[in-house]
Amino acid sequence: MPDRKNRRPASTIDVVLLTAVGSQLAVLLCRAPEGRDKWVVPWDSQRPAETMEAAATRVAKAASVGEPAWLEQVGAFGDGKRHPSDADISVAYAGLVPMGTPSPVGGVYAWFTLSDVPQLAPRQRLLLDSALATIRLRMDQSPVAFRLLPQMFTLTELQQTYEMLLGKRLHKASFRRALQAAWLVEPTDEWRSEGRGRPAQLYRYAPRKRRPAQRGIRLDLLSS
Amino acid sequence: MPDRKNRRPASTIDVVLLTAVGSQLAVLLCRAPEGRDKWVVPWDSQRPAETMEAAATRVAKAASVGEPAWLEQVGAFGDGKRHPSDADISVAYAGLVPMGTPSPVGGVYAWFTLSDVPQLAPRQRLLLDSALATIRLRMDQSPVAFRLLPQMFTLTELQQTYEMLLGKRLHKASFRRALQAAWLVEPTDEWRSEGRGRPAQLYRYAPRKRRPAQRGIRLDLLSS
DNA sequence: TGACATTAGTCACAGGAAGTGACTAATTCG
DNA sequence: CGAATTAGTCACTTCCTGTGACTAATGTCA
Repeated sequence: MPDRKNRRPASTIDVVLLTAVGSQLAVLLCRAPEGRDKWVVPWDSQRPAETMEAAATRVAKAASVGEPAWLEQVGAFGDGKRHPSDADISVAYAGLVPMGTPSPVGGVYAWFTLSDVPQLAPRQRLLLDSALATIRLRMDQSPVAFRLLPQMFTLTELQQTYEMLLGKRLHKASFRRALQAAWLVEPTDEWRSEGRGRPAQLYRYAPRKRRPAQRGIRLDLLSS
Repeated sequence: MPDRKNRRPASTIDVVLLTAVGSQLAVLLCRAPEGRDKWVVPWDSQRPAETMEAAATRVAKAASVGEPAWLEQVGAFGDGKRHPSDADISVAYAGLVPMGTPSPVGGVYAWFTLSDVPQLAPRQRLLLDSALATIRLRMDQSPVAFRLLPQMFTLTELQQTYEMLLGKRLHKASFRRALQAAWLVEPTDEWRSEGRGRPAQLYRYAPRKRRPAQRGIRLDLLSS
């Protein structure tokens, strides 16, 4: 929870925590002290002798969701846009929390699906969008999707997670073929019956040593 | 040039300017006021009512290389590592300058190829490495390579630029095939004779509207 | 109990993209 | 004029991806 000090801080650490709620991404917001229906991205100012990442972890823990499964700096934001703290600069972190993590108690924090995010201070809105863009970028370079799932999961769940992050449907056979080529998961002995239909085998994230050969010249430089 | 104020700033803007020297990447450093052989990444503190990006552009211009052809924020750095300014936080920017830009005058600034970079303050060394990593990441998503070349260039020069950034050799036919599929360049009417051998046609960067369809599930999640 | 719906998992083929070597083209040098 | 050198293209092979159809294992319901 933001420690609202009286003095205006030089900089803040803002943490955008994301999880999956149903088939949508959701972000954790904190109720602002003033105003019932005002919400803010959790933030605090850095303490002496504390690294920025440590501060971000502390802010995430204060939201009582435990340590995030993944945390990465998004960047520094300022440029005249308003922030709850009035600080000149806000350093944003993006964090991932496994789906199913219980919603924090007390009504101070709450998960908002992306389409339901209320109005935020301009700088925090920018923060949030950049954090999402960063996550989507990291998708192809870092096992981000696994951080949204529990330790064991079905391949269908994994595919749905990828579809949520990519924002498009994937073909089952293609997805599994790519997964096999990437040596990212290994099967366990357990199976899960989801009501109707054939039970699914559970897998765990277990990346193997990779062939360093990244082939293909991809000049798929997109828009921009 | 860093304005060395007496008061210790809360944060600084550090600019890592890169160009191509021969077939290697080079970074622009500034001679430190104290000590003949000490060098620093150009930095300054942000001025009131100035955006961070504007400050970064100003620092780049002060190095008398004109406005960089590309500029992007890398992130915020701090975490106890020393910085020439003693500031808590340094926000790093990476910038690209076309090759052949004249080396700044006065002996205050100089280009260093990556293997010749002298010892820097720990935080600035980290800054620099992160800036390089960012550039290499952006390669596939942004037409970074073109920012290192003059407006008109031969396809061999473009290929050599890509090879420098990727750190590996590319096959001529594959490279050109990918380039054609990407609709990134268009030929001009001019040719350049480089001494011996057949003259090469000059091209210019002219991205066309792209099919938005990015195919392929690439789970080439690397190391990390 | 047996047909059907539902979900998991696999296969095989077609089409397209990337790796590669060899080829032609145009110039300089001797 | 011929050799050397660099630019540019072609064609063949191999591999990767899109896709639909198939089998497998469960629950549901008549």
